[in-house]
Amino acid sequence: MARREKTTQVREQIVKRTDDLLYKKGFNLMSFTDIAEVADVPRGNIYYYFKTKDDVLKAVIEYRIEGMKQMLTEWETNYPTPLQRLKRYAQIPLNEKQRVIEYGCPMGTLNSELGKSQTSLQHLAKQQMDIFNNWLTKQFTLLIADQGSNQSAAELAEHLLILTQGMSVISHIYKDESILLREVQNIEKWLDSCVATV
Amino acid sequence: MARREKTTQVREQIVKRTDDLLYKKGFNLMSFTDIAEVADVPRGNIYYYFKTKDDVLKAVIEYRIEGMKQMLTEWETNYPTPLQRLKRYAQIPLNEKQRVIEYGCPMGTLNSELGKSQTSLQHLAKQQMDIFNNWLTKQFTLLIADQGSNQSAAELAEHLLILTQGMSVISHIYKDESILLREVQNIEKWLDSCVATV
DNA sequence: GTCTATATGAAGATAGAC
DNA sequence: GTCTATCTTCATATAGAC
Repeated sequence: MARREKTTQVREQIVKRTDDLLYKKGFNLMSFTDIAEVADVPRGNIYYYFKTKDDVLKAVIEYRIEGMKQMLTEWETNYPTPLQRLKRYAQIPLNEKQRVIEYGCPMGTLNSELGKSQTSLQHLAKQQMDIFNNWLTKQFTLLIADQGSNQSAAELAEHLLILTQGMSVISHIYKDESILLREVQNIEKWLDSCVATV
Repeated sequence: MARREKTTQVREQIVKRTDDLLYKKGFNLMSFTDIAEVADVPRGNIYYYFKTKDDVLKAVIEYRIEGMKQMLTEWETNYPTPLQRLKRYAQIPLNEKQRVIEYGCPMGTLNSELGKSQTSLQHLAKQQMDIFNNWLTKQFTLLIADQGSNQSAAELAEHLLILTQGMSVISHIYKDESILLREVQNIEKWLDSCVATV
């Protein structure tokens, strides 16, 4: 195997496994020792691939963003209507319910953590949210296209983000799956009503 | 001044000022050096009042809970109807908008932070949320008393918690006050509609 | 009760042998 | 490219003089 390929492969393994670790421990409690352990790479070796812990975070977020973009593109081919796509988005917390209950939303909790006196890192974490926000705005634009709605697509997208973040926070705190189920059903009704007001 | 009074006074000063510090830095990034600095007490001296950092957290949360209980009791005398009280609750993020934009919700962000592999501490943080949750449930019970509503008061309370947590998260990430304003108005309409369905 | 000095451990990061 | 040994810094926590 060529040298560059090997490097890329090990680097990818570190990033993939650190993604999960970051989610479960948070950024500040995640140490290089932890990273080395889950990545199955000698501790000092991580520094061959990443200069600093911030660099690791950056790589993990970029990896996450790649996955999100790919997922959203797939959805656009698999679900023909914006209503279906928006409902699919709202399903995420329910599909990931065990993890949401145990650790919260990976995107929201990271933003909350870094939002406290680590603004340069929070800016990185925000990029994840931007991906969803932009995509949701696009879907809502299509949804309410010829409906003189009194709310803009951007506002509707923000509202949907608020609902998914809120239910992740509360269901996480109360360790209660039924909250997710109920709230997702509410969201589906609300999305239907957005179309119905023609 | 009697010895016991002096101790209580210094202890209270540490707790009050650490409350703010905890909010702004989060638990894991808040060091004893920071605490000593904001409390204006020599570093090693904190240990006379608190054995561990966890003990400081416990005291701060107890202090917060006391303040919350007092506030809610005041509301019950100042606002005669449950509708007014619920609207007053929804106003909190708007009243605290600068701080919410900069640091998020003090209660929600603490829960999110401690919810990751620090479950014994998260249990403490959850107690804050319980205070609001129980009080909101009580208000919703009064609100929908004789209305055969299809949603229970507990579910409505959880939904309101979700909305306030969600808007805190999103407005914090996007540093956008207008989100708070818009969402609080939405909540007020929703609360009105809860009564209107008689 | 107050404060200083310090023990102890773990973190991020580096140097350099292999 | 890989891995070990180690540097430095800063954290929590303690001992003990005053």
